[in-house]
Amino acid sequence: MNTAILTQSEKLPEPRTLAEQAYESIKTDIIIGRLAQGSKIIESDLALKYGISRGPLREAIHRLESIKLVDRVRNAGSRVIRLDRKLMEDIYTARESLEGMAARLAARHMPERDIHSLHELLDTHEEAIGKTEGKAYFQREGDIDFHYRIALASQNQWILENLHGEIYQLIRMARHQSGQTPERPARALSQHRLIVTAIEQRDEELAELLMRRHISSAWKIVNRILEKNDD
Amino acid sequence: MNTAILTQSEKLPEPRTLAEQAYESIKTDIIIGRLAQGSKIIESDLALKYGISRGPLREAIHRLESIKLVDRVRNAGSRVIRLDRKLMEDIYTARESLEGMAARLAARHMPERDIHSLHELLDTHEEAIGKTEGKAYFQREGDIDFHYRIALASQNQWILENLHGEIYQLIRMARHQSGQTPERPARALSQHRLIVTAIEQRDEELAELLMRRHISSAWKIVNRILEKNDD
DNA sequence: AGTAGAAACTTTGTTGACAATAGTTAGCTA
DNA sequence: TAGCTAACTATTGTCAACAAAGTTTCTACT
Repeated sequence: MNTAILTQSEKLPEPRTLAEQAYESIKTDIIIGRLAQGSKIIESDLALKYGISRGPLREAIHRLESIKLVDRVRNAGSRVIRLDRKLMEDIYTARESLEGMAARLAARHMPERDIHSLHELLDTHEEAIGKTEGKAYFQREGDIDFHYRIALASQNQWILENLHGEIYQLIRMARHQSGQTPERPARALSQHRLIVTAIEQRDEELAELLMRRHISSAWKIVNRILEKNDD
Repeated sequence: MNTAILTQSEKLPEPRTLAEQAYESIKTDIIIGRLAQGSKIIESDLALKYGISRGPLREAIHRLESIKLVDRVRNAGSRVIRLDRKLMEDIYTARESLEGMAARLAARHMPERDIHSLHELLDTHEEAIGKTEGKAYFQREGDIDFHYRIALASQNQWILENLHGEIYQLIRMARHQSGQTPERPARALSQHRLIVTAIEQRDEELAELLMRRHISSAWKIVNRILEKNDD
């Protein structure tokens, strides 16, 4: 499978310092569940594991804390965050608000050619759904990629950073762990199409409204899965 | 002047570690402008100044970076952020979105007695405006206190943390530095009243709409001041 | 004089040792 | 045995020295 789409949203300036490398590694471990939710993070253990000293590792953990993937208590250590329903609800609510605004701004600012390329992305998704519905890629990273492009097009740095750097990470983590594919791909796709159309027509109001509905309905599905897991 | 209102929004669990203390000190210095915008932050200098070693001071700077009060470049050091118009516009736009949502949630969740106490807070503000219009306190911290209570009432942890811990700090910094009192207190107060009324009537839609308008109009005023300063 | 390159200096990144605090176990007393 | 206290252990917080990277200054060559 072509990974061009995936790498597009992962364009990092290549980690150099040990702290950055450790940060990326631990982040991945948390997201895919190699480090279990709620498990204690012991600095010296991890430092040993990565073959670095506690200094940079500490920095990595602090950064993870600021992304809210880790909870820290003074003098008592840090734990991997726990994705309970309240947390996910808060995240999805914040996301609805911010991405709604992002869609509005995208309708205002997005250049024609980026809109075109967004259509093409959705074409790719459509194709993929028709062909190999088992490959969950497009229902996961593909979906995030779409939303990431909207956030980019908002040209609002604060919104972009908070969605990309914080909220999407938590949603990824939730997808990797509790349920699997939270949305019917075909349904999500058609909602995506509608949003792009609104952006194309520069209808800010509609773009925001549709995006909020889209995320709200995604939350309802996720919520149902989480309720089931609560038993 | 009674500082009860101020301290209410500053209820911190008392900094204990050196890193936390340094974090608070530097944060204050940045917000009130003792550390100039864009000025370079040299770890060893600050460590000396506070009489601590570079370890905890480094942690403080990292935390300031995560709050976006400081910009850091790998191997090249960190600088105090620069409040240009684009940054402020992004912040206010994000704030409009998040606080609009917070007002909606407050209309859904806020207990009656908290609404009552919010009315009382506004009474205090009204009084203060009538008496000593020169005392800018209520136009600054008092305003933030109102917005903080709405964020609290949303019962959404993510929104609360991002408003309180990040956005309000930047707005405070802007108020302390560029212009002075960005809003006519009487006008702001009447808008605040309307918002509380909407919350009281559990009108989520209206509460969100009014809050968004309120912040949008605040931005217009701030923007005008910033434009003037740009010359 | 102007510029490339090297040396000296400044600043950040990393480390291992030590200090302080929280958590745990063991022993003592009622 | 229950409950308290005191030692002990595990873990985080702090420090000072060293390594690596970036920046500036000076010199040599054209």
